[in-house]
Amino acid sequence: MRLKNATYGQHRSTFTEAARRAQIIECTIETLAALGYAQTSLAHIAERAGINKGLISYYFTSKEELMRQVVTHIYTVGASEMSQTIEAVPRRPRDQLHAYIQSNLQFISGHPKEVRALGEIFLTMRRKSGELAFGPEDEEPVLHVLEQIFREGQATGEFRLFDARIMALNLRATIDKFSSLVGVGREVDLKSYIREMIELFGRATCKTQE
Amino acid sequence: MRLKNATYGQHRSTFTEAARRAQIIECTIETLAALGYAQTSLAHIAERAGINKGLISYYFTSKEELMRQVVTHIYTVGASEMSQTIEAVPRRPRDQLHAYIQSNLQFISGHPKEVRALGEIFLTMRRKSGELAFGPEDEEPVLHVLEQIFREGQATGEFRLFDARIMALNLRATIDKFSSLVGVGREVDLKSYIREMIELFGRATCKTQE
Amino acid sequence: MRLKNATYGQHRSTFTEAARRAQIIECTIETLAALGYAQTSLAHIAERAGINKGLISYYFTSKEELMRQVVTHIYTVGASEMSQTIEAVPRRPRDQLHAYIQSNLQFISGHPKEVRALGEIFLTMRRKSGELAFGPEDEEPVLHVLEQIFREGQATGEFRLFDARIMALNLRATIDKFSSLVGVGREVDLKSYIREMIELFGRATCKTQE
Amino acid sequence: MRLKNATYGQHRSTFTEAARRAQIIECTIETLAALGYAQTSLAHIAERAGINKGLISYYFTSKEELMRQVVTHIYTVGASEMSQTIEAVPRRPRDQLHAYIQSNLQFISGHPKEVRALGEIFLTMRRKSGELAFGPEDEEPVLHVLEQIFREGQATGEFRLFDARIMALNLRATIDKFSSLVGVGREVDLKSYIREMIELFGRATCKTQE
DNA sequence: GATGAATGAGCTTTCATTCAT
DNA sequence: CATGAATGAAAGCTCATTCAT
Repeated sequence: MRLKNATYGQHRSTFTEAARRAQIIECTIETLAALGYAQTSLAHIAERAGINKGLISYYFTSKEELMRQVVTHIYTVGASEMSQTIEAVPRRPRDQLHAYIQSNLQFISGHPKEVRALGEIFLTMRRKSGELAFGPEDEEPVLHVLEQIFREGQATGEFRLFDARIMALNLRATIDKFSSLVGVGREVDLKSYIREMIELFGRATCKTQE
Repeated sequence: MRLKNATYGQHRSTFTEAARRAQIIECTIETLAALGYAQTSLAHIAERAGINKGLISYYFTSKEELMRQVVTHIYTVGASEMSQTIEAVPRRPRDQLHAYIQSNLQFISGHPKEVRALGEIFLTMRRKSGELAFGPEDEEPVLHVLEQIFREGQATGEFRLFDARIMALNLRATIDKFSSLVGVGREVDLKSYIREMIELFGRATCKTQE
Repeated sequence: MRLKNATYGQHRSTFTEAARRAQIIECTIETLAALGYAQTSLAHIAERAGINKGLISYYFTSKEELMRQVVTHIYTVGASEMSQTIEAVPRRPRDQLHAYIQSNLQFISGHPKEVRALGEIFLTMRRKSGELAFGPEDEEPVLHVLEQIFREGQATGEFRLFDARIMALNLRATIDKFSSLVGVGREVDLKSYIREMIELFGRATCKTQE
Repeated sequence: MRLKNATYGQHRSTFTEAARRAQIIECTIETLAALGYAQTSLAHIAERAGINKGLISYYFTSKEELMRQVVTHIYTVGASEMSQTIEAVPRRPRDQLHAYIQSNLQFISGHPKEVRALGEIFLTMRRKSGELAFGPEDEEPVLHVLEQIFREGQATGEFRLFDARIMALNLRATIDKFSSLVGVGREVDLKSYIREMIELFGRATCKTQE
């Protein structure tokens, strides 16, 4: 009982530590995707990792902390992958919007396990007090990015005037739906999905309609 | 040991039985909304209802059956309320679409607890075998209704040509997102939400935009 | 809560009562034979009888008392049937022994359900204190009858000298084994079984050998 | 979560594990003997062992598996003890028969608790499906050994011609009866029991009688 | 007589967590 | 670093029994 609080840096064997943490997180993701949150016991994770149950408690203070680190991990990977696509296009609102949709659907489509794990955590995990561990407030940063794009488009006159927040919510909604389809293993045609969604939100935001 | 199979109707004392069943279902909904599916144990439900744990097993063969009856109950109420709104408008696709959006958001807005309970069950409940108790196939009937509306509009020429299934998925997605906002107690302005959504899907389906 | 102690006689409706008791006992036997003692809950018995669970408690103070009455019932029927066979032969020890074996195996063979029910009760039923409800002391009367036959045969010189008690125990053992075979539904040839057993115990008790 | 599957042998700390398993099995036997199968809950076993209920589940996957290991344990001990007596005598059928009777009664007499525990399991334990966990088919190997001895004796001419299976059943019946007497704590004189049984089955199988 | 309703105690099993080694 | 051992709480479910009607 020494580790856990992760003021890492001065440790001797940071390497082993990082590897173990990564391995446990990876196995947690796989277990979540395969069995769902409720069945994702430390025992199952440990079995999948081929390590002892107690070792998980050694590296992560609690199950809750482990789950939070899983979220952080997936977010980090996702942000890194998606930002590449987005930064590759001009900073014009409509281009940004298209890139946003496209990069999100691509990432989801390419990481079904991670996406499903994330879904399980967000939708099921609760604090001991009973409230959701990840509530809507955790979505705010994501929403703000979208709102920002919409407001910019309205400012430049590219977009019509609509409630930017509701539009952001709706766009996130459709993306999350796509996640859940992919998560449950539904066959979806990525290309047509991207095309239809760009068309849908293109028309929804477009000024020129009558 | 005779109850449970619910060939109810001809019993003498159906009254007590029906009342208890209703009470238990009600308390289950409340517990689901308050604590989430995982924490919704028979003990918690019984405590909320002020009755003995065993009494729940007396009226419902299993926890799974209780949950399925909760779903049935909410669906019944929902269908009854929403069909009134929908049947009040002309059977033209665009009117139907508007009525669909409006009635759904209204129902959700008026029944936050029920909506949240439903969400908990759909997203979290698993069979003993491990698979989701309510999978995406259970959503199909709901989707078909929407697809039907869209296809009819395309046939009559009111709607442009788009992928009706993806459009249906996206509409359901935004409605479910609204559910989750309401479910977690977020303050949302029902009227503007309805307005924005009708506008959004109006434009998305509209033919005249060049 | 009036009945149960069975000081019957002065009751008005003794008839209904007797019929109900008989019906419950019959259904208990069937349930015991079909499901075994552990699964023979009052609920199952009531279901089979098409009556309410509470009614059983109305007629029998406890589950234990019901079981005791089942035993008494089967014993009564058995004694009545078997005594006819036994009393039909001369009172000579060897004839009595043969008649005893034959009548027992015949009765067992003809009442598999009762025999199995009896077995379930004797072998499984416990008092709340933990001790067997029917211990070996309950077998004593049965053993005494046999011992008596053996001792008489030894007195008349028909039988050799052996330990009459052990011989009685062994004869009962083989009869009970036959019960259990019949009880589990094993196909057994009654006639050859009778023949072999008469031969076996004939030789075992016979004086003339060597 | 690694234990339970008992591919034991190469573990480092097999010692504690083996000791605990043995202790739990021992306490299960005692509880079975004292309270009978139905009352032998994991709670009672744990209490007797002075350990936590959950620890039993840690070492044995289920109650059923624990019971099966109890059976295996007693069988192992029994086979080891009895085979010594049997292998010490010539392989002539009559000697084998005598040694069989003697070794069985001796073992039973020396292990009343084990014998009673075994009886409780065999006569009472059911699978979740409802059928007996150990049915008559599990007795077949034991019966075959005896039948074999009898048939050999008939082949060599030492034994008269009789139905070897029924004779085997009857011999097992008397041995099991002895078990149950010992099991319930009845005082029995082992030596005279052995003598009488050898005499009984000696005569029953003997050719020379008249 | 008979019923439905209700209770409380008991069951097996799962699990996060702790701790000595 | 890592393990096996152990705990205690909680879960869903069954059951004999009681009681008002």
